[in-house]
Amino acid sequence: MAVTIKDVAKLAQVSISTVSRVINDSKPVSPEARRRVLHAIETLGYEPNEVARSLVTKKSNLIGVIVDDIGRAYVSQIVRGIEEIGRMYGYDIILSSSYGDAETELKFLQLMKTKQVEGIILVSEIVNEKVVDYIKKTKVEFMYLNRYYNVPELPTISLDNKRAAAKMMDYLIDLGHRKIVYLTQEKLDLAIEQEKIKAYKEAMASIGEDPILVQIDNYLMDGGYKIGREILRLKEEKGITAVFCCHDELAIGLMNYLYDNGVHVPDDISVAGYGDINVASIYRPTLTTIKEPFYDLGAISIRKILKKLIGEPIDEAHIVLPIRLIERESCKKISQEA
Amino acid sequence: MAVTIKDVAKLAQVSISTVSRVINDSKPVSPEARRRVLHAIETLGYEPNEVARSLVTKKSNLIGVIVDDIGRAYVSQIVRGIEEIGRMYGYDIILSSSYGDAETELKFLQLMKTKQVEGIILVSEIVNEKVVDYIKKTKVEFMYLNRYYNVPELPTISLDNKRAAAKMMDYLIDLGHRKIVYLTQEKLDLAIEQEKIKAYKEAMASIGEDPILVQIDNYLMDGGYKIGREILRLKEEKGITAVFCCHDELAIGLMNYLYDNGVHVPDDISVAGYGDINVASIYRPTLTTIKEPFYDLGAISIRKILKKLIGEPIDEAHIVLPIRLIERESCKKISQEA
DNA sequence: ATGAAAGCGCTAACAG
DNA sequence: CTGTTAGCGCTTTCAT
Repeated sequence: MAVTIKDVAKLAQVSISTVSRVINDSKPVSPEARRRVLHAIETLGYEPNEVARSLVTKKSNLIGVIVDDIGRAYVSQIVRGIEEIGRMYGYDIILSSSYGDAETELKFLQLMKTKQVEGIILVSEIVNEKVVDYIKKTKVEFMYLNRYYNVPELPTISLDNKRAAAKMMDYLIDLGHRKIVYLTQEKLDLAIEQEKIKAYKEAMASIGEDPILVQIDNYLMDGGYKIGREILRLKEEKGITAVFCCHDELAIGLMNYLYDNGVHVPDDISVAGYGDINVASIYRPTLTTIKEPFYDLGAISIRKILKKLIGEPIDEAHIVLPIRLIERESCKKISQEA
Repeated sequence: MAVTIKDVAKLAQVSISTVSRVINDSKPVSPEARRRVLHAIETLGYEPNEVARSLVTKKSNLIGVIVDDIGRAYVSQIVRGIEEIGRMYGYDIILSSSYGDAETELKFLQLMKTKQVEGIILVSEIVNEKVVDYIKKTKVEFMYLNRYYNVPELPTISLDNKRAAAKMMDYLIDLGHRKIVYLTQEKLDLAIEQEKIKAYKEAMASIGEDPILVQIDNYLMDGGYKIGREILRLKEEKGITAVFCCHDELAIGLMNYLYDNGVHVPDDISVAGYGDINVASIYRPTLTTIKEPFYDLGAISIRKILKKLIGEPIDEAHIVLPIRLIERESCKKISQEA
């Protein structure tokens, strides 16, 4: 059996209340008693039992974090932000991966409540009605992070994807491009992709060009590679000079195809991505892209929760984080209009 | 205040023991009583308080995981393995990142003990005497994972890096290469790098060649790029045909340099990596490399801990996981001896 | 400044 | 099968 507060009290010849007081520094204790207690703690190697403490104080100092898959890079960045800020406030995080299963998400939500977490952050890629319902009727501090959908019913923080897409378009247009393709994905119901498409169309309209939207069914590298042929055709037919891809993976896949077919990026055509995945800065040419601040997303989420927990004034209702354009090599100024 | 077991008992008109019994299914309960309890739980939305439960049962069902940095890809893979297996046994994990600080590691270790975790897995990149001491004198189930160092004093699982390096050398030699460079890093004290060097030297000796070891100070991409000149020189002078890099990042950096200087991989020279980072399968040419099974490392670690916890017979003392060679495009058969 | 005692929510004997 | 009771280890009144 581990050493308890009683053992310390006995050795120090004081009551357990006194021991508690020196541990928590909650009430004045005479120097002499304090000394004895400290000494007893030292010799016994006493470590307070947080479980018992939680039971009485009703503070677990635990934040539950349910993610889609911790193995995904952007998720681990979010978690990193959560963890680092949580730590500053003395909070630990308890982590679960749902692997995109709605039932699992709900199960974990409940499980975490039973563990008395003081707040829950859910990082999901699906919209889960049951979760929405559960959160509404339970009263834990909650934050919902979803990089694909906006769920206005839940407290969340979003990224300003529309403005990011607009920024990229401005950049491309500044570079002299006019015939710009936007490579998007099939699942058009993704709210956020919709916003990006809108920004793209508006930008094209602003320079009096018709949008050239190319849809693909697969938004991984493979999809980017396979659409290469079509892009080359468009280059011949319509004289396109730049391709803005809705995902970095797509851009890399496309550049692979271009490379394999002797087309040079950015000399023959410019390619822009979205996401700033790891490879983006490693691939040759390095990829001009949009960087989403996932670390900050996590950090701000937990900070909001923590502030509520400690009763600090809450900031504005809904935060929208700005997104950065990362200028690299894959996009280039156009010298002459084709 | 949340609804407790008492509320349920009252509504169901039974004692709290009976409620406890149906919750835990620990003792027979009459159908009628059970029905009433279940109904009461339902209407009240009762969720047991795990903290209170832990206090009496002395089972927290928590495993502490202290990692170097959850943002690193290999770390998140390990955590994924831990989490997924832990889940199967009903264990949650509580996660902390130490960012390589020895004091922090120790602090977290203690913190987790106070939270009554039943086991701790430490994923570190440093060797920390204090941790070793602490673990020795405390009696939590423990597992130490370090991809750079072997610390035989602590329970751990290692990867068979020596055999992996040997395997790669065999592969290269099978391809007809003889003048093979091993690109290693400066910090030679890294036990695991030592093993790889040994395997390399043995392989070279076995074909009667002198080892050609190139050391660099920076094992990131940048380092690989900068050493490119030297590699090209060796190619001219000694006719080397393959470079085995101790890290994928190095290999990618080197291939960048080669690409920038018009040298084709694998036609002009073969490049092999180590680690199978994400980029390895995306970069062109795709990188032939060694894949370390980090997911498995996590999975097996926690499984060992869990088995001890539930008193199952423990397997062999020290597990050494095999490592796979991933054959891709960056290494090629040599047609003629130069 | 300090101790006694109550109680956090729950499980586990112990009677019955 | 069921209720009563005694804690688990700790914080927190309430006296003193």
